Amino acid sequence: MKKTLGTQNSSKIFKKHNHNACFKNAIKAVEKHCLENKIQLTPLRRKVFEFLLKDHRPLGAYQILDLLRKEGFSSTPPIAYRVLDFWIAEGFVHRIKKLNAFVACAEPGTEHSPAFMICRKCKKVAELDEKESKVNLEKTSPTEFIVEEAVIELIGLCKSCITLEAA
Amino acid sequence: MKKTLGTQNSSKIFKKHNHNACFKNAIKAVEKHCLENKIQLTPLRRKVFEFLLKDHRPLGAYQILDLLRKEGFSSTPPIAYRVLDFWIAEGFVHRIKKLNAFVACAEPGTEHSPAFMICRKCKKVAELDEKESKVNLEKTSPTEFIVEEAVIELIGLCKSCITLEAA
DNA sequence: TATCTCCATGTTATAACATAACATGTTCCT
DNA sequence: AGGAACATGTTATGTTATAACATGGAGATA
Repeated sequence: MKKTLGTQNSSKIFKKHNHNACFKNAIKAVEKHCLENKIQLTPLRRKVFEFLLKDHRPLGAYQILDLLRKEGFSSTPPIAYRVLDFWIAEGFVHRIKKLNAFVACAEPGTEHSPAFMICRKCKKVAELDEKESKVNLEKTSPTEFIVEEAVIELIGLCKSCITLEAA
Repeated sequence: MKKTLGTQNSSKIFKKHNHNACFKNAIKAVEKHCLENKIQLTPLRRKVFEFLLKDHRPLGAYQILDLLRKEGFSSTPPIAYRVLDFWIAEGFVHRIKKLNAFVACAEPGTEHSPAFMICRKCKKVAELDEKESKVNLEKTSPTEFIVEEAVIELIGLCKSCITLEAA
């Protein structure tokens, strides 16, 4: 089962897709997760997740705070950071160090540290699964260095933006 | 020419090595580089590079500022960030996003965006060359995403610390 | 050697990102 | 109803980074 870079989520995210369905699916997934794990899906948590889900673009904590303010929530920094930490712990959000920002997870529910492709033009971010990235590196020589966590963030141009640029 | 993870610099950095020689070599390399490119190797620039070279551990900008203060230099933030930007542009220093910190480069002189192995125990940082990391990823499917820059930072345990922990 | 230009460094102020510590309110269990 | 656990709110501050402008100093050249 050979995979090309970005076969699964990435190709979905970078291309036009039925985002309405994509969005609803993700919401359904969190609802299910919260129900099954007896975790409260509060209005605040739901809102923050929806913001991040909106268009596959990362948001900074302070951008999220602005959005929360508009919705009538409190908007002091800990509000955002706490909810983000919550979602990260649940595996539904990832932090993009390169951007000091956060994205909704494409394959949520399990804790993992995936790799990301960040399009510098359209700003969308897609996830690569671990098999294609981290493990690749780790396996090379397991005795030299034990990898416990990996930050892998590729900045460049997504397929759609390559096409546009070529045109 | 197959390489294992960390064969070159990493094994040097994570193991006991003649650091005195290592240090002097690096200094010699920058001196040569500056001379050849008619770039000023000023006391400030030299000092900052020496700090970073000292023990293969990353330093934050504000740590560097503290050290500069002790040496009688001005210590307002732009001083550090400017010199760091300078060294990064010259290819002699890299930024470690995960740590918000900076390290001296192991293979200086050419612009590149290498991968790093960060030992969470001894805090040393070693570089992997691009062949082992970025390119690995990029090659997988060149048409899906064009990689222009890569942030690859592996956090874990280096060989020395693995050994110590096993003992 | 005067002065011009380039570049390094210094200074002030502020922006952007993140967390600690404690207060209040809500849910849910028994 | 009482209490434990958890979610949110609040205040304050810590940490990292940059913008914009001022000064100083080295080397080129007329």
